[in-house]
Parts: sequence; structure tokens; C-alpha cells
Amino acid sequence: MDSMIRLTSNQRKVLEVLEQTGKPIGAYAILEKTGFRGAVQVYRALEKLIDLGLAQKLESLHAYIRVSPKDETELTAFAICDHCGHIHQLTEAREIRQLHECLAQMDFAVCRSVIEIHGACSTCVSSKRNK
Amino acid sequence: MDSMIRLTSNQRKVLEVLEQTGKPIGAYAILEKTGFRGAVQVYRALEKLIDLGLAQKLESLHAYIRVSPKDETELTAFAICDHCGHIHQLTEAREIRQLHECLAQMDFAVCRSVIEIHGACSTCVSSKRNK
DNA sequence: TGAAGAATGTTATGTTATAACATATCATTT
DNA sequence: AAATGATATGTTATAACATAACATTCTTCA
Repeated sequence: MDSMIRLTSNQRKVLEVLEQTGKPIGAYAILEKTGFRGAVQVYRALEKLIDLGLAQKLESLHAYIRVSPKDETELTAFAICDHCGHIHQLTEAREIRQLHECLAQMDFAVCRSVIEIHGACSTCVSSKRNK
Repeated sequence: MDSMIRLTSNQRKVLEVLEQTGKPIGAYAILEKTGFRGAVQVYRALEKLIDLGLAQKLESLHAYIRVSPKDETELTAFAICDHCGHIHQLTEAREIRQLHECLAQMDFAVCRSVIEIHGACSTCVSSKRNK
């Protein structure tokens, strides 16, 4: 893959950890899994991966997650299940676009959009119902 | 005011700092302004103020801001100007409600909503244009 | 090959947040 | 007023997250 080519060894290692994990993971947990000597290496790799659109930070969790590079960061929202940790990614949702349009009408120039909705996913909601 | 009654001395001090500041402020800056001996006192007060709907945390800034208690947390979005620090609060916006409805249709039970849109406010955008 | 730039390593420190336990304050009942 | 219990506050330590500053190593391409 073309995008793989430009990744350095450290960046590849971090990306692999993100992929193996499959859900948000903190920088220091990445540090342990990669075996790097310091946190700096993790943060540097994450910065690049985020730049490339391969990862994103979940601000409300202080954690990082692999995203598909085609997902436009600005138009992505995360539904975070606080019970099982599952992340559902809403990409290109009409509602997000509308929110941005609403801001555009106020002459607000969006450059980054942090949308993280916490709650309980369908699985957890129904398993609770059955208790 | 009724809501004032239940606040303790520390909570009142923190609330006053938030109000005097008028924009997001970090916990350790609050610590300095209040003169408390430790960060714990700040975080405890903030927790209560947030519970009461008098303050909110801006996750992407690691900072806290006074909000009007009638603003429903779940339906609030913040437009954060990264140039001048100005915060515009969108409350009860139709777009947010629609996003929640979209999640509800996926059987996701929302309990907390973090919506923070970064960019440049109209003032900063136009002052840039004039440079 | 060897100079320039990119990547990585190393150490230290800054920043944000909470755990665990001690003490103080205040209202209520006796 | 003294004893009780609940709430609030204080204190210390540490966890968790993030970056600054500088040294070294690795590429690459003239």
C-alpha cells in the first residue's frame, strides 16, 4: 500500500498496536506494547499517524484509535460505549455536516471537530434489560 | 438564588473564578486564583459544579467553563476559536438533536455528549482577511 | 564518501488528575 | 452542652498524560 511506504519503523509499530487493539488505547499502553524506551517515541509516531489520517485521538478518553484514512476527520463522530468500550464511528453523517453548515453561517471557520458521544451501545443496553 | 444556597465555600470560590474568567480555565490556574492548598479541592468543587450544571469541561482544552444551568449539557456544542479563545455555545441546536436521534435509532443510549468544534471565529477570520 | 536532513534515543520535566487517609465543620439528637 | 454522624476540607503522595531540549544514529543523494 502506498500509505505504508512512508511510515517509519516506529510509526509502523504504533499503527500495528492500534490495529491489534481495535479500540482506544492510551499512549502509555502503546509504550508498553511497543517496547519503546520512552513516551516521546509514541507521541511522535501518533502525531504523524494522525496527520496522515490513519489515527485519531479521542479527547474525552485520552486515548487513540485507528481510523480508516478515507474517513474525513472533520466529519467524523464517535459513539463511545462506556460499558464495553466499543466505538462506533459515524462518518460523513448528514447531522455533522449540518452542524458545520450552521457554524459556517455564523462565519465560524471550522478546522477540527471533536464529537464524542458517550452512552451505552445497543448490546449493552439490551443485556442490562435482561438482568 | 436557590442554586447558590447549596454551594459550599470552596464551590463558591471556584464558581466565582469561572465567572470572572469568562472563558475556559485550567484546574491549576483555578488553584492559583483561589489560593487552595491543593488541586484536589479544585477538582472536587468542579465535580459538584458540573453535576449541578453550572460548569462544563471542555475536553479538548483540558479546561473548565461556566455555563448557564438551563443549558442542557447533552444538547450543547462549543465552537472554540483557537485564535482569540472565544467560546461560542450552541445550545439546543436542531443539528445536535438530530445527531442524537440518529444514534437513538441505532439503539445507542446517549448519556453525555462532547461536541467541540475548533476553528476561527468570525472576528478572527475577518481580521485575518485584512492583514 | 561525506554533508544534510530525517528519525530515533535519552533525560528531565511539565501538566493534568486522582487515591488514600486525616482533620475540621456543622447540624441533630440526647 | 456533649455525643453522634454526615459533609466538607485539608494533606500527602502518586498516577497518568504530554512535551522540551539536546544527543546520537540512520538515510539519501550530490
